[in-house]
Amino acid sequence: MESDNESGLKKGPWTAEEDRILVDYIEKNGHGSWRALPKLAGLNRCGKSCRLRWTNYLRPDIKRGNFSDQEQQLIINLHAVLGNKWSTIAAHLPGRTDNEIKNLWNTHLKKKLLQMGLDPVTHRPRSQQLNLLSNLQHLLSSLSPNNNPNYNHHHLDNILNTIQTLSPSQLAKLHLLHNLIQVLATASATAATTNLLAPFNLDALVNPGSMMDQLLLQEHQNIGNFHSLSNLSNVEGLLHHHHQQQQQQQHLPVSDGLELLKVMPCLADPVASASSSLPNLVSPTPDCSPSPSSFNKMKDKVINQNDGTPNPSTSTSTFDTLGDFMDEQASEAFWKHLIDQESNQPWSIS
DNA sequence: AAAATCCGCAACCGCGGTCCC
DNA sequence: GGGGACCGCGGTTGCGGATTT
Repeated sequence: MESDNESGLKKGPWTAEEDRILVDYIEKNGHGSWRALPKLAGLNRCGKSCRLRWTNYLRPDIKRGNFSDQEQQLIINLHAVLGNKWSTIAAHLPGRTDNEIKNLWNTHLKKKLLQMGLDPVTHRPRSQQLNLLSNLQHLLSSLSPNNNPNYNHHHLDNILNTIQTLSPSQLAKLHLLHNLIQVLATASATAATTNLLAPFNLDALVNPGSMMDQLLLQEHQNIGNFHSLSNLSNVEGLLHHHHQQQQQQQHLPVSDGLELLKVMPCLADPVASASSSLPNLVSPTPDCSPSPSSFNKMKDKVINQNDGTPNPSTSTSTFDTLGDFMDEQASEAFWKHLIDQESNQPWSIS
């Protein structure tokens, strides 16, 4: 593409000679004003084209060659936090340009995440974004034995109490709970939720006086509603305390929580969760993409109520595909009404 | 072997922010 | 404060090589 545009300046691919002229000039004089540079250097290009050529290709500190696995992982991690802030991401990878990273993302990494079942925008399992209502109905009906008089869907800690009445096979349904917890706490959009869940020990869940028992008791006493689950540091503190107690009483090494991961890898790995042998929570309806509005408000309230600090990642992507049906109705009564309507079996409220 | 299609990447474009007069 | 010049960013385009039909 050698044709000139109306201003007479050349566009399109750079020749080796043009590259040489540009490099020679900048090495001797610096680039100074990009706008003035082409005239001073004797190039028939616009300043913008020169700047782009230099920063993306000719700069001496440009790193050539394929991206390493470590670099790719770093880009994915940074993108999860920063989004399409390519220049900011590039600042963390010496020798790589924003353009190069952007191209890598659009050609490789985006597909990679999709193949892993993750949404390339939110970095979360795609199924979570499809239909929260269906998720909740499925979850709660799975966890709610009809003959359990203590069932109270208003409070997630009551749901957790219910878990202790479940048979081992029903405990498999915990992975549904994990999905709910993710929905509620995912505003952090970080590994925090995963880190919170990782130390849970499945064996302990079914034993009276277990870690979960104490956890639930303390949580119930301290706060008494499901919002407490968003206080990750609080729960982590309780878990840590419990581990210390266990160590003292049983002279056992502190568990790193890996036991549960062996049984239920979905708790620590959203990808594994998405591909779990358990049935999918929702049917894929990817084109249903209503606005986040009031659910985001509720989510922000849930996440921020303990320290009042807005989480920067709460305001955008994670819930952008959730439903308008939450509008102005994100209350406990609303949930009860909604679930009652959706379920053949009315909820038994104690 | 040739045509069609896919894919990667360099380069361009438009816009918003900052600086300076 | 306003307006123009300049810069840098993110999105998009289109060329050319690779792959598929």
